[in-house]
Amino acid sequence: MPYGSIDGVRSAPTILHLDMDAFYAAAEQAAKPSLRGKPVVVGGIGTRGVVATASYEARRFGVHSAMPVAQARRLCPNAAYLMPRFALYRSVSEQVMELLGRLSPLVEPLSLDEAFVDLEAGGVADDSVSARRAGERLRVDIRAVTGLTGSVGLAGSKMLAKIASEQAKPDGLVLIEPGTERELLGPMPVRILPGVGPATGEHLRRAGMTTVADLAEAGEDELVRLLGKAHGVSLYQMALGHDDRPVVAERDAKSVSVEDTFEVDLHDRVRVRNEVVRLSDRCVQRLRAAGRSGRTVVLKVRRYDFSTLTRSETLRGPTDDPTVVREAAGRLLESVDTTGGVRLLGVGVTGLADFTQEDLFAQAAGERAEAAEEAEDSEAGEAGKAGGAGGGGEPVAPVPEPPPERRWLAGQDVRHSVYGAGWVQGSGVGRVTVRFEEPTSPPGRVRTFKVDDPDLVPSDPLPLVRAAGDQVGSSPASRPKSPSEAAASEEAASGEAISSP
DNA sequence: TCTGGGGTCCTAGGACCC
DNA sequence: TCTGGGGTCCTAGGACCC
Repeated sequence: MPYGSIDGVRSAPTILHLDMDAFYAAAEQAAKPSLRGKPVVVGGIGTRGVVATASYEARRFGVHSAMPVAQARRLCPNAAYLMPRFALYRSVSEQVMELLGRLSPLVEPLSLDEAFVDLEAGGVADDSVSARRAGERLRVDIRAVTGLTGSVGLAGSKMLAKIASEQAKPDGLVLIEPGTERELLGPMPVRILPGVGPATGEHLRRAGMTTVADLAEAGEDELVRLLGKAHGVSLYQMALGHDDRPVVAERDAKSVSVEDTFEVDLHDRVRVRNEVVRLSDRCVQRLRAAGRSGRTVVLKVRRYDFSTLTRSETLRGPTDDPTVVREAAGRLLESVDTTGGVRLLGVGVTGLADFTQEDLFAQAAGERAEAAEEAEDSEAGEAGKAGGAGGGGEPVAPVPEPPPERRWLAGQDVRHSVYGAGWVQGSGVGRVTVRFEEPTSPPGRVRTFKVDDPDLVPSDPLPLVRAAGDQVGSSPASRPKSPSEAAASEEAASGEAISSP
């Protein structure tokens, strides 16, 4: 047993959990001076979008994550509604993770804005005083480097560190002294425990358990009976404040998937097939970019009534061949009834193996032969019907991308040859409204252009913080661009069609 | 109010093998 | 002639997290 660990909790609060405050919205406010102190909602842009992050100003109106944007607009019509800009969030995230890496080799990112750090393993803390010092300094560094605030939780276990950071929000630090966890947890609602969501919470409530103390009192057997083996056992341990899960630095992804919700339900079967082909290709692109291959292809279909089903097929060996994935997904689609309309389609690959540059042609040919054989074996009469993407032996025709329609999206960075850097505030009826300001400028003015004004081009995010000493700033957004770099990235950005189903 | 997109883990039944 | 138990793989669905 590692020293200092009793009962599934360390004797010193040396596990740190960092959670950036309203991350996406805060990054947008940092990038757009006119939005500071104002309600900002980042989320899906279409009519079926949901809120990814609401700024604290917007939360006062009742807006929160996962809420349909349509509902958020009713609650808070005056907020700025912006599309997410993951390139920006990723570059800020890299800066933050770099700071965490200075504290310890054991950093476990949970998402772009959240991570666990094992301070003891990094040798920067071995008791409450040193842990608090490290946490406070981290918060100062994060603000200096990114211009954003993060909240820090410190405790003897992951679970408690996470609960602590939640309590610290926004812009705070909470340290839970080992030994105090049970009295602290006892009165809290069961929903604060990781793994207790709406369904489990309701289940427990019907059984008369609303607080963590209720769970500890119920006992392990009762929880297992109620929730099943794995869930029951782990929940009981959590309720006692026991959690000895280690901080794990890097974990390989176990699946890769892409999905699209359509603005309007799809009814045309040919269109559905084409979308499955496009999703297959996107999925394979991501798979290849990760240097992986996978053995099981999964098709996901959400129907008009929100009922969701998945179909999967396991191949003989791992693949990263777009044709193989297209054809498998196509076959799976043939087994799904889509009458009534399709709201969402998804294609994923699981059973990932490290990529090996094997004989992909042989692989593809083998799978095709197999498929053809199956088609012949089962229903000879069906063969004629299975045209298009899901068909048997014929090669799959490439599906053309939709025309490169130029849509100006709210929040998007742009540059005007006369007025300089700005962002799209809105567009419609052939016009686009741009506010000209930058992260380090005062709030700027608005101007309106025709949507096809040649002087207006998309551009990349600018650094949120003026590069000072620039020891940390090695990521794209934190580094000033040379004019040539800027021009090159502008071109790249405008060449990329905005994907909208 | 009308529900995103990317993941993880667990359960349960059936096939198949020993 | 009727009846085993265990282990692994595959498939489908569901809960949960950010």
